[in-house]
Amino acid sequence: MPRSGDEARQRLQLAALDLYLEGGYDDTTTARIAARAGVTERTFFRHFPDKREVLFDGEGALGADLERGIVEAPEGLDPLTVLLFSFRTAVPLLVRNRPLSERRQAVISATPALRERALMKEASLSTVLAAALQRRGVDAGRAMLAGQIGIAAFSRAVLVWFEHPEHDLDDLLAQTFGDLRTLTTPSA
Amino acid sequence: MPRSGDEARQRLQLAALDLYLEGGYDDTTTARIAARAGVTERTFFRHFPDKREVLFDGEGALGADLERGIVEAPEGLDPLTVLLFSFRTAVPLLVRNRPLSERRQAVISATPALRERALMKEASLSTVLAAALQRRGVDAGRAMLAGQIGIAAFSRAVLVWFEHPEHDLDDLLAQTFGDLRTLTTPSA
DNA sequence: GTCTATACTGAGATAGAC
DNA sequence: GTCTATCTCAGTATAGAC
Repeated sequence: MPRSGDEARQRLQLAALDLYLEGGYDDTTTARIAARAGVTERTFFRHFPDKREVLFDGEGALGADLERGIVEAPEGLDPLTVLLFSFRTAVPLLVRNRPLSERRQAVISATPALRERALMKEASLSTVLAAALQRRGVDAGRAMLAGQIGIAAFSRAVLVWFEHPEHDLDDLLAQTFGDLRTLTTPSA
Repeated sequence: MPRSGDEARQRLQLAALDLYLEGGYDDTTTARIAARAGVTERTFFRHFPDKREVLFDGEGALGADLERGIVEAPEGLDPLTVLLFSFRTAVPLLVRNRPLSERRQAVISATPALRERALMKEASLSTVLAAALQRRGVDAGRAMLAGQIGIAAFSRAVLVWFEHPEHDLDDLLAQTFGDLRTLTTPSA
């Protein structure tokens, strides 16, 4: 077994996802995950702080992509349009990760504890977006609101995308962000 | 020590809140909470499924209030205005519970595990709101988005309210819901 | 009310990479 | 030699089963 750390880490992630899908999250012990990955239980906890976090790891990359998208968005756009622009730049990454993400989503949907963690990740993402918006001159309070709203529209688009593979993620994003506008205009 | 169940339950809640505030959530054992409430550890887990849930209990009442507010809102309003109307009807309840809620919020803010649970509660609330909006004719997708957006604006108003006791919650709600509208208009 | 499984932590030892 | 990943061992607390 290689000592390089990163390989063990990846084996742990794949083993965990497989086992969670096969036997359910609750009935999968950390000992079994470690065993399948060829390491001890203690090693599992050196790489991941808890049994949930092993599934939430690629999120940092998404955050960085989105942040860059916000910086590079054209001037003069309203905050939500900036966010839409940013989400669009991340579409290729999402398409590339789709197979894995879909399996992950299946486990998360079936497991309350994982749904909680997913919400936490969304919250973290929204603060990243808010900070980037602030740097564009949006005041703190509105930036935070915009971040949360943007994430809500984004998550909804991705959810529909997973359920309806025939749809285009770009179109779905346009649609949910359009919904945001109609919701905030009287007599929708 | 009374055996009437409800009293023990309340003592457990107060004991937990006190201990979480004094020594931090992580370092407070369920055994200590039970001891301070004058019951056994087993009784703690009979009343609450886990160490976190003991802090989240009055939320059902809020949900019911908000749902009623949505039903009773005037016809012809756009979804977000319906939600604003509903949140306003809950203000008296919130004012009444403020002292306790503020202490709770302090613990939650300081404890990641509790913030996760709080997000889950918000998510549940937003689905309650969405369901009520659907009954008013809003389609499912938009209703869910509206619920999430509304909760975001509501939570933000309450947060500012806790930080600035001199402000009026009604005014703060009007302001955050106003922000929702300006966010979707250019150059905010 | 008792007992137990399991998630998680800490300290110290070992082994491979550099 | 240092450094870091891993292992071994011993333990605690939560939560669930009986």
